[in-house]
Amino acid sequence: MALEHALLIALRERPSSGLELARRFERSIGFFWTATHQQIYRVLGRMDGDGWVTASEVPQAGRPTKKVYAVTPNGEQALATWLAAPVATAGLRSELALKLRGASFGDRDAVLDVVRSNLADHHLRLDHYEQLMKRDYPDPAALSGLDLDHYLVLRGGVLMEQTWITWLTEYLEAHT
Amino acid sequence: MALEHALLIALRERPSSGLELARRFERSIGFFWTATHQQIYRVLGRMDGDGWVTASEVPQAGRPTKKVYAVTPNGEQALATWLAAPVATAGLRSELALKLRGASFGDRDAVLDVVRSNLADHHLRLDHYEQLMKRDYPDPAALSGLDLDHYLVLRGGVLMEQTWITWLTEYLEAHT
DNA sequence: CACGGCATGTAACAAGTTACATGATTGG
DNA sequence: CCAATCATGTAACTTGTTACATGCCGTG
Repeated sequence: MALEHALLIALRERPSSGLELARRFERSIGFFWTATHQQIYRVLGRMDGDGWVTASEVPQAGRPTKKVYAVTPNGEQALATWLAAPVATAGLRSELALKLRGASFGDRDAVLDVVRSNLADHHLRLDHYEQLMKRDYPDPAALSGLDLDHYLVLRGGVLMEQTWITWLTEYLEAHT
Repeated sequence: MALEHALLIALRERPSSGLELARRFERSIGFFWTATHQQIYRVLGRMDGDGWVTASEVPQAGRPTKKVYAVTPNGEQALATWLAAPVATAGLRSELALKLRGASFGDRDAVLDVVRSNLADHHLRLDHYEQLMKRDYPDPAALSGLDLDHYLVLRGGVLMEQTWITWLTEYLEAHT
């Protein structure tokens, strides 16, 4: 499964505790993969058992001790293997698309309201992503390595949000 | 959950047996919601218990008898309620995006191959969707009701595939 | 000393996936 | 009669979600 490998990537970028990982998943990695802290703790435990990561207790001034996880050579190998493996092209799986399709079987105005609300959400996200773009990658042509990868994934986020906005706007216009 | 309501929509469009539903999910509805026959049978059973659908045995010439499900008034009500309910704006959840982000931690050429393979897949899908478009909706401006809804959802599929192609092509170009 | 934030977890449940089982009927 | 297709299902497992439990520490 993918959460293991998402965590391996996150930990190779920076060793972290469970809660720190959860917070990072709310931010950048969460654009395309989400996970709650409960799930993260469970998977970290399993990965520790499998020897993919090791934990070290880090005492903190004025805060409870945390367990910082780092990737082991075994984990590095598992990540490299997974990265090279082919991946099935995923579909959409959108509850909203389902409602668009079924709108005739309920109150169409209510569905239009749901669409408008989601459209507003996508506008917010797009704004957010574009601000990150401006702030963190003012000169994309100069990027390479990790930075380039992060930029290109964020770029995908921008493209996806723009597409949602186009789609939902067309939908609203078609139902004048 | 959403599979129940996906099935309600499918059954209101046309009463069907479990296997017929599974096949329809491989086709049009599957653009944005997938389900295997095992899952469909399980959920149909639950919905039958809840009084959302009723089954009637339909003998067939030269084939085993099938159970055709139809939506009850209770089910219609449940669908209408669900349609009007707000829906959380979903994120991407893409394993491929994960690999793009983590490419530095493995064999980058292997990741590029994975990307190329997925890109080819998205080209295929886009071609397929565009053929459906041409065949089934040659004159979108004339559509209304169910047909319009189906068209607009397919339109979303086209937009999404185009976006994937743009994104992955940019990615490949950036890693010359 | 109560409250809020940090930190780590458990338990119960819901949803989705994979592998397998069963029986009917037709065509070769 | 054997293989292929249609049709319906069970069982075991993996993932993901929701609700709850516990303890540390500094601030007011």
